[in-house]
Amino acid sequence: MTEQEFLKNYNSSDYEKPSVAVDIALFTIRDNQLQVLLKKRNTHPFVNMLALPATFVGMDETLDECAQRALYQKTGLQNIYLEQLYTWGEIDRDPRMRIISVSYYALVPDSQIQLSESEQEAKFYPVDEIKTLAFDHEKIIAYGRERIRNKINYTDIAFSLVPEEFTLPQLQKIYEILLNQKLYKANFRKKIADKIQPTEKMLSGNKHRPSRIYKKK
Amino acid sequence: MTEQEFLKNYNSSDYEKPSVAVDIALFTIRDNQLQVLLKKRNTHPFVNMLALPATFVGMDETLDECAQRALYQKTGLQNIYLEQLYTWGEIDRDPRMRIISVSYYALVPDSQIQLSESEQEAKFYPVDEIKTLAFDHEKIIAYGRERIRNKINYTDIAFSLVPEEFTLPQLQKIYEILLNQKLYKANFRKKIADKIQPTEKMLSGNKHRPSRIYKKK
DNA sequence: ACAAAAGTGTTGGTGTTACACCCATGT
DNA sequence: ACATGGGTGTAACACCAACACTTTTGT
Repeated sequence: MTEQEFLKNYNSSDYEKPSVAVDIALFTIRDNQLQVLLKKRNTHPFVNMLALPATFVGMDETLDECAQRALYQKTGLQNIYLEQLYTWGEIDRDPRMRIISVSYYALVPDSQIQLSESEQEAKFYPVDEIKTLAFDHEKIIAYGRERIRNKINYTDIAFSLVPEEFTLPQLQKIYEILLNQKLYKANFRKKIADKIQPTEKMLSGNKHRPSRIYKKK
Repeated sequence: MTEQEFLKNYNSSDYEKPSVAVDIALFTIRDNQLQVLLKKRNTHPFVNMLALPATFVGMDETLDECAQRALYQKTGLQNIYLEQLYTWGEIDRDPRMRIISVSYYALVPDSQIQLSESEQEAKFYPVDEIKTLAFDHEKIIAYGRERIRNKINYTDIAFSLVPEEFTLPQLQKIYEILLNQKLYKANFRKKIADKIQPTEKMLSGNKHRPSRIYKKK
């Protein structure tokens, strides 16, 4: 049998298949808290509970494309850097049927996000105030948080939570929230010194010394 | 509509679904080389080419269970620590149909492996001598190698490539192969000093000073 | 003048890199 | 005796935690 013949006779529907979905954990920092995008479900299962934005994987899109589409449809955001987190395959994740979920996460600066205020839309919720979520979405968020906490130390991901121009106290606050600990000012500055570029601008208006505005190098 | 009614009417076969498979990259060190388990394919597509052990995900098993099963069926190995690597979702990964692959990797000491020598069986091949593999399996191996290279520095995974009792020169060799660089003997020993336990045994027989045998702490 | 936060310098400790040297074995 | 690789000590350097101090603003 040639490969052509083989492929012609192959019928993939001979086997029962799980469904495949993508779940998105979109994080931001707002009001000095780590927040994550959630949407109230309007269908069963878990009606009226909060859940991560999600969608089934289409036959004509890669996983990355699917993640981008899900995010765009839920928020209008485009060209966000999404990174794959983990793939969840517990059998009873979803009471409807077997669904395997490929999770992604992303970080976006608060300032960049313009969500409509309607009840139907997805909204940000502080991760520390989240109670019960639909499916295993709490686990996904915890896993994403963990990943961020690790990556912040050897990558530049913290910068993706900050606008193009920022002050060092602002940036330090981001680190402190993600790491969940206070940092020494002087040490923090030494550590990120080679990643930033000073501008001529200063941010004043507070009743103390103005802080210099920086850009990412 | 109640949740019960909803679930009863829900028919998951209304949508076309991708297939889901698990690919296993099982690494060992043999003949002072990093080697990976491969099996010659005896069906289309990619007949007669080498590929990672793989299997489709059954409806009644989790991804982790599926990975354990695939490894057991191919090698007889059981209770190996398998870690999820990445999930691959390119559309044309497989010419038959859309297959999403969840990849896993594991490390096993050479001494622990007893594979039958038949042509049908999976065998180890040095990763540096691998040419073309079926599907995107070269990418998976490269990704696994990268993960190992990172994890070796902040975890104990290197110990899973070594038998229960080992000498420090043996262990150092493992590190050097995984990291692909020569290490200073004295520095290496300081780094792992808190992870090992000396025994009373020595390994002699070579024409130089015998080396002490250690166990993992 | 003072409060408040921005911004910088210094110190001690810890870990890493590189090298030099000693030790025990088989031939 | 000597070659070979096992095993240890140390100095130089880089890195990091902790703290003290100076600077610039608004009131």
